[in-house]
Amino acid sequence: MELFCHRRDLRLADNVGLAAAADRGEVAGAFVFDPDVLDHASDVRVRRLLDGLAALRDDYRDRGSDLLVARGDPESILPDLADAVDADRVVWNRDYSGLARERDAGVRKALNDSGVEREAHHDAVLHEPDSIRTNAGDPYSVYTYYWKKWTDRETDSPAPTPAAGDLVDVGALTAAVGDDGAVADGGAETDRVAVGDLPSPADLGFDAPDAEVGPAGTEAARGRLDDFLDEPVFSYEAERDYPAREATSRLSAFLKYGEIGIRETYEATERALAAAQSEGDEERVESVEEFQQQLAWREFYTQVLYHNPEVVTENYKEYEEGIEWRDDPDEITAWTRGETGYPIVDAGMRQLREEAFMHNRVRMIVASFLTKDLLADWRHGYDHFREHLADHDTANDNGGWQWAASTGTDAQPYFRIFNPMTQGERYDPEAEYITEYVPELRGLDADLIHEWHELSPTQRANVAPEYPEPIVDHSERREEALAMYKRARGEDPEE
DNA sequence: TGCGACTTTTT
DNA sequence: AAAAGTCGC
Repeated sequence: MELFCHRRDLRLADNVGLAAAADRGEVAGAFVFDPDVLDHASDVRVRRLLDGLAALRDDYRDRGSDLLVARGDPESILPDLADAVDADRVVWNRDYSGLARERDAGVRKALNDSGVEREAHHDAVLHEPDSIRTNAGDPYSVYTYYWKKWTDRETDSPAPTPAAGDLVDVGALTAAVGDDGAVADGGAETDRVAVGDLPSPADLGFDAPDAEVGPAGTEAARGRLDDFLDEPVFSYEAERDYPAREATSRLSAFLKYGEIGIRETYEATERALAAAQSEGDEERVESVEEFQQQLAWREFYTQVLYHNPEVVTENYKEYEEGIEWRDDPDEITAWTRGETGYPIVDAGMRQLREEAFMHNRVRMIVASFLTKDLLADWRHGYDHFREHLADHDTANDNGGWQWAASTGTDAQPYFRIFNPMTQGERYDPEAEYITEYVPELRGLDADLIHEWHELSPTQRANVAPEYPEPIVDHSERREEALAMYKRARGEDPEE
């Protein structure tokens, strides 16, 4: 008997570690609520996690088994849990962030001390962080070269889904865990295990989020993938930047929680690619490749974080003199509330609060606005996204923020500053996205909305009295941002 | 080692 | 058209 520990892989299908364990004999699936991980969680992500776990548990139940739900420090609880269910090996899939690697090293040692075998698998990405390197043997810091190697490499097929007979029967799990849920033999007082019983957010010290977090679980993920690959993917390149068109995959949260496997996902895109190629339609082919590039970006940033765990808090690219952020607390608050007086920015920030999601193009716009119009440290934005995004992923969000702030690997140059009005006009010309999230502007002509910054205060008060005045002047702030970065580079801003 | 190339732009 | 700089071959 083996114990499989789910972490960011809340699925039975295409799960490399689980399949390996099932191939050897019976497996029991478990999830541990680690207090150290919960310390970094948020209302939104706890809700989303619990939804994913409920779906996973139901998938186990459909096969006559159940999910073991433990609470406590994995280092103390996993050896005891392995003992309680009589497992001789604990198996999991690798997680590549710094915190996760520290945790896993501790768990490895604890299991070793208890004489329990352990095994970690390569599952979360198609190509592991160490496996794609420059010809000189270094990790890549430029995406395009990374992509070339990533896309040329052979990929694994999806891992087989365990059959009902591979999973430990629910009756045996209940018998092993016992009535009180306390783990036997010297575990910490607070360590508890239940069979299929999930805690509520309140049990874990969290509130119900204000946002709707969206569907969870493998079935929902597969439905989403099928819908996307049925047609939208073939016009992805032309459509993806228009937030009102909802032309993106919306797979991010499913991938973050591992409710669908990357091999299964990629294989499905390969089928779409082959279909487009056989039609000989270049635009459709390029669109599928464009989407595959997004999967490669996910792995690019995974390997950036793996090789540079300090980027979570530090600039990847340090400026000689350091950046002196303006960090005005009132301006940052206006940004988080979606009250900047820049319609596309406010729409994005409000979508985030309402849906725990933001369209990718708009993420770039609000990130550029925070760093280069408000001159606020990207860490403020990263922290806010981490609290409110259901799909928050350390590697991707950190990579995105450092890209926007011109401090990252392959970041945009510091002088590349988005114009929030131009962006709104170009990517939401009819202001459909804007008015969906900014009710104060409903009923106005799109032209008027895109000219908001140019109207006089009197005009603004007349047409939309409830909507804020622009809190900054973009042209002025653009010059200030250029000067800020030049000083950080040790240059004279006057030149 | 010289050089082509570099996610998402702006004025 | 120009705003830099440097990565990777």
